[in-house]
Amino acid sequence: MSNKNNKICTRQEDYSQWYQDIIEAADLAEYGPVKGTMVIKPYGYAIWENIQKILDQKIKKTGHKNMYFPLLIPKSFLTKEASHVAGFAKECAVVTHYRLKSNDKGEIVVDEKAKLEEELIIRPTSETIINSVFSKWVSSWRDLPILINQWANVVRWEMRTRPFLRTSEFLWQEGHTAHATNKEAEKEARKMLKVYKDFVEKYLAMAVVAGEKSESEKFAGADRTYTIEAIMQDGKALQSATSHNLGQNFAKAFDIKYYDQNNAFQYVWQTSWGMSTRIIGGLIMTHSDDKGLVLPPNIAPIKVVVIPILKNKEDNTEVLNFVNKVKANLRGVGNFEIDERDNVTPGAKFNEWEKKGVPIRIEVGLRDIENNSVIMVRRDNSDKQSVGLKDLAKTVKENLKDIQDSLYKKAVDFRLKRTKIVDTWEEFVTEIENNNFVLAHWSGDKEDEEKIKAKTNATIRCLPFDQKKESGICVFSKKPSKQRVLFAKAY
RNA sequence: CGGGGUGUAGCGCAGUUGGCUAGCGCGCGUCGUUUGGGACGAUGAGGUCGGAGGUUCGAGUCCUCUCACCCCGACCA
Repeated sequence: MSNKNNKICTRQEDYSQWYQDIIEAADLAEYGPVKGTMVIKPYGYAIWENIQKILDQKIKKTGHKNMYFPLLIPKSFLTKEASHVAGFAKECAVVTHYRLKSNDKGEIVVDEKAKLEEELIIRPTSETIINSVFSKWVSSWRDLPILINQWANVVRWEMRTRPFLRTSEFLWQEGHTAHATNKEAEKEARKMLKVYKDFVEKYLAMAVVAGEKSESEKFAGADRTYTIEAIMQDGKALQSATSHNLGQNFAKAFDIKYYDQNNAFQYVWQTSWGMSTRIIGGLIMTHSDDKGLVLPPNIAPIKVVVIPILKNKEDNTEVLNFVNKVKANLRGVGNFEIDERDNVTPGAKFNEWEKKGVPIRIEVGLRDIENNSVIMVRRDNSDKQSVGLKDLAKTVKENLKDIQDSLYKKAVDFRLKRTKIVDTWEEFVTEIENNNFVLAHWSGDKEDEEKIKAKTNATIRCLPFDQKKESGICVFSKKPSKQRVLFAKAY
């Protein structure tokens, strides 16, 4: 995360650099000592805490309970479900020893005598360890459904990482459920995707397409994977959250069985679903501009920043007294901060808080005291207006709401503008090259999907739920197709 | 693992055909003047030039080896 002269690179110049500059300028995170890891700094973590708080409420409201499972997974657990281990084998951190010792040179080395009989895997996800526990809990239909969630970290040893979007270790919530019927599991998987979609739209003001993953893009070990795909400002797709109908794959691997009402042995039907710190990367790339981060008010750790314009000592007292009145009139707008530092000029403060994406700035100076008003400036459109103290809380609240709404509208408009419906291969190639979302017919053939990816770098993001069924011919192979699917380059 | 690049102060960088006591900007400390869009002046602190070896009277600069990091691919719910 290098940053030249404390300036933010523009999106036009270098999108990737811009993204990294935003993270540094807003002081969200920095790289950790181990390559691919990330230190999430207080302001970045405050955003995550807000995401946690709101999403956690929604998860609990849908009947799930939080609990915690261990970090370490016996290797044998991971290998019980064949497609699951195949999907994760290449990116697992493995614990092989449990002790260090000093050698004759005085160096600290691994004690080879302390080799573990069975290697332990640092969880890349928790299906296996959770289901091994579920198998002990389930014996009757009365034990179902089991609806649990955990907030945890996971490790996936990716070759190439990017802050928030793909890090070797990341934070997330993962929900895991077990049900008596497939129908119930299917309903659960779709319900939780809807929870994610609502959350992302209402709080993060992101525009997403919900749908089902193709066979080759689905989760390792799932029967069906549902996803919400967001479009970033460079036109690439970001998988923002997923929900899986696991069928009975893990139930059979971990022997999770129950007696039903007819006294027959049945395997349970399961789901899992997750949203991670990756969503913060999506949040950044959806709204931010060339001045820095832009945060939707519903998720911003600081909704309003008050900047007193200080001149000299006598006047300062007067201004700061007035600030106290302003403070009283801000009650109810949400978390706000007063930047009283006297060693930084107002201009520098304006810039600093813009980089951090605070939705509303309030300037308070000598000349406002006479009018009993303040200057209010919006981060999203730079609109500036004078607001009387009496109306302050009301006006601020209205504007926060308006910022939230217009950020969402802007995101939706952008998604619509960058979504192209195409019918020929030539158009397809052009629109993908221009980094658009493309709705095109696809035969359903895995080989065609692979060839399209090889030729254009585009993947099937999803088979959108709201895409009406219509027959057509595959944009690549010209084989018959039942519906258009969403193609895009992806993060 | 392939292709490219960079290592000099906390950050961003300059450093000529090898030459004198290693520089600049930002930031930081102190003092003063400032403050409605990134303030200014004075002054001060801060470096084994990524590491090891070699060539040389002399190496940040040349040679060899090595390490680290970054970018683009490959990989990737």
